[in-house]
Amino acid sequence: MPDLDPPLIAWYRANARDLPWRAEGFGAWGVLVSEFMLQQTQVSRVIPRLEEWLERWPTPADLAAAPPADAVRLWANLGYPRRALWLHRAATEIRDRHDGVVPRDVDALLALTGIGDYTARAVAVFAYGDRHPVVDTNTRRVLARAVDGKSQPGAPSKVDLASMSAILPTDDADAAILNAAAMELGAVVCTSRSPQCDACPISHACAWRAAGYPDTGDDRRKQARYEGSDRQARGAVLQVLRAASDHSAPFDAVLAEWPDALQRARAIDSLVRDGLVEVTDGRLHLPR
DNA sequence: TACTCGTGGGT
DNA sequence: TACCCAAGAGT
Repeated sequence: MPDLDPPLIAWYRANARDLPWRAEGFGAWGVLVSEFMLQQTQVSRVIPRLEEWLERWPTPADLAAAPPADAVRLWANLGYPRRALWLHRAATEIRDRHDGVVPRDVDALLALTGIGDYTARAVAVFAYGDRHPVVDTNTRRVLARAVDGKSQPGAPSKVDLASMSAILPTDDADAAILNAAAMELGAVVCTSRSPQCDACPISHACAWRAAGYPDTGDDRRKQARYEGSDRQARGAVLQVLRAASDHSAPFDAVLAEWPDALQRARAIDSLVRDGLVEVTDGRLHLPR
């Protein structure tokens, strides 16, 4: 559907947000850290944490040299703290396997801890300017609507990469911009709940609009309730340890008055399994 | 494939 | 006010 590209690219050039990782010369390490943080966390929450991280750990080797506990603590309230641990591991792998340089090859990126189909291609495209399809949830929604005429995308799959490849310009730089433009459109105009079709540069070519905005339903499964969940318990444990001056607290003192003792135990066990918490001498602490 | 994994902004 | 959902990845 090549008639989507020119208006989308023009719109992006005129309307793209001025985000830190889009600055000229931001660097592959900065892009990589930003992509880790942006995995399921909103842009507005990432920006302040990202600046803090890059100031403290300007290179992969700097992060690799720090104890994982520092990474988990500086991750603060970004959520999914396993990402902090995985980013630390990825930094170690970059130091050990790639001489401290963020790899450019997609397969090499995919081999790093915490990097999947999206992040690997985002780094190769946005940091190094190579030509690959970059598909996140925003792009999937834009394609579902504009191309497939559906209100929401189905479950993620490898087909998404092929769909984006099919409309990718030949030129590397144009391809990179289209990747970014599709994401940007989904993030600020073609949003999940209240799309601003009046402001959309490709509304004239949108299959969903042409079909009269049918509600095709949503294949995605709903998020589990957070209140009262194990995730909430895990988060509470880590909040305590992050706030402790030495990253540790007596085992029995952590969540002592949590309403569900079984759930408390389950949360601590799973955190230990994940490597986010360690138990030493009757104390819980972040991984050293 | 389906499930799990935090935290908070937007409506 | 509840609920949706967010630049996903690993198992």
